Amino acid sequence: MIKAITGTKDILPEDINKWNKVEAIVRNVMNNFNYKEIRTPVFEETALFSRGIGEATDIVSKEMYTFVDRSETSVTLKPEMTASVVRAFIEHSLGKKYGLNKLFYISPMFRQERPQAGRFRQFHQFGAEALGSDNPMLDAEMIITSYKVMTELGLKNLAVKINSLGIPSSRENYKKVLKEYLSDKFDQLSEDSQKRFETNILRIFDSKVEGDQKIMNEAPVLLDYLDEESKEKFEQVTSLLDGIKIPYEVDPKLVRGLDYYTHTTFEILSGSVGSQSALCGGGRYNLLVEQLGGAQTPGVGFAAGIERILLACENENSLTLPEESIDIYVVRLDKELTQKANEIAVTFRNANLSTELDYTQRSVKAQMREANRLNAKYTLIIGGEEYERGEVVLKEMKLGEQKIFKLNSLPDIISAIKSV
RNA sequence: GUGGGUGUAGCUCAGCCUGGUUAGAGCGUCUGGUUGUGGCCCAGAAGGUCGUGGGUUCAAGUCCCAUCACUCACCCCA
Repeated sequence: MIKAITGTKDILPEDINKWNKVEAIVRNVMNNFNYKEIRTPVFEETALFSRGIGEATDIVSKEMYTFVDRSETSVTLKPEMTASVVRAFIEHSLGKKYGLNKLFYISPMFRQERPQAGRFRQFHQFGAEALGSDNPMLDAEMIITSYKVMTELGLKNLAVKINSLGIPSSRENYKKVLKEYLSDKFDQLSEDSQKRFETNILRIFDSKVEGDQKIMNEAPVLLDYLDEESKEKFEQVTSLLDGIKIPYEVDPKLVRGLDYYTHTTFEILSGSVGSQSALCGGGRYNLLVEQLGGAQTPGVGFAAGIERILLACENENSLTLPEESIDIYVVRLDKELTQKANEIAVTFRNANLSTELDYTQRSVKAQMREANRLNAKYTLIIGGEEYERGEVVLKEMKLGEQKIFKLNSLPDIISAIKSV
């Protein structure tokens, strides 16, 4: 039996309403904040991601779905969306058309990692990017909008963490300080963290090993080494959040894996999912556009994982979905009436009523059972003596009441159903 | 890439430890409970190469090995 590729999932009809609800809320929130939807191809030239995300990151060095196509071009299924959005921004000169571009997306992403709770090889993100302004209002807006989506989905067990990575020069200075602090404690670090000491020292803060955490709790903190302007910007972001009463926690240990971040970084974590608890992550990237060959353009954005959000919703039982139902089920008493039943059903459907009927010549009892199973509000029963008199029976399922209508008065039936 | 757990009907699982005649339950599905009517109830039916391959044994769903898949955690991230 051929099965779905490891780490990919079918979204079945029984699940689709949850997805549609999340997407509807995302579109609504982003629309209220005047973000415009953008869609980019699922695959790009590999160089876009290796340059944009950073050659040394895990995503680029070991997680990308990369293949050479028939024209010998190395292409990659997008592992995240920011690089693609920035590429489109540059390619279509959006920066010249509008001073500020506020964009959002909902899209599948691909990373070849080992799947676990809340982590898949094809997963879905929604996110936003604001290109063309360095104003901290937009940094705050990233948190406000993503947090808003989650609270509208009824999520409670959330934590917003925020930090600033400043500008590259202060970060480099700080790395030296950190390196010095850790150099005499190197032997006490875990094996993984010893590797990180060389590859990306900041990420030792992420370590879940208790010994590492002890050491890092005492470590000097990047926030103390920021330049004045970065500090000021950071304060503006937090005071904007204070103004809107979004609860957050400054976490000097929050470092993020992608190379392109400058200044603000943030995450929204859920306590209701497994160990992959980051529902959303983002930050400012003032150097990325230039790095990808565009004009110097500040940017800020976020990405949120829809599967993780849905997992949190399920664990918190926060999603209320409307009960599924159809308007009317057309029952026929004998199979000679198949054509008539079909005509009536089409008439209802053309009148914008959701209508179903039997396709397997089943008994009346079976048809009624089916109508009940589909949660039909009404059944229309055709056949027998009434039909010979030119009449049909309309049954309201919840009450069990039946009324007789003339067969040629379907419009009356339609308006009767619609008026309820 | 590393480690743990689990693979028996469409779904959730029992049976495995202490091998032994036709492999079970609940839910779901289908049919029926009198001529043309759902939900509740009752009856019946369909549906399983016991993940796959090998081994031990007179005998394997049950024991052993391998393999694959799923799953959780590390790593990393959404």
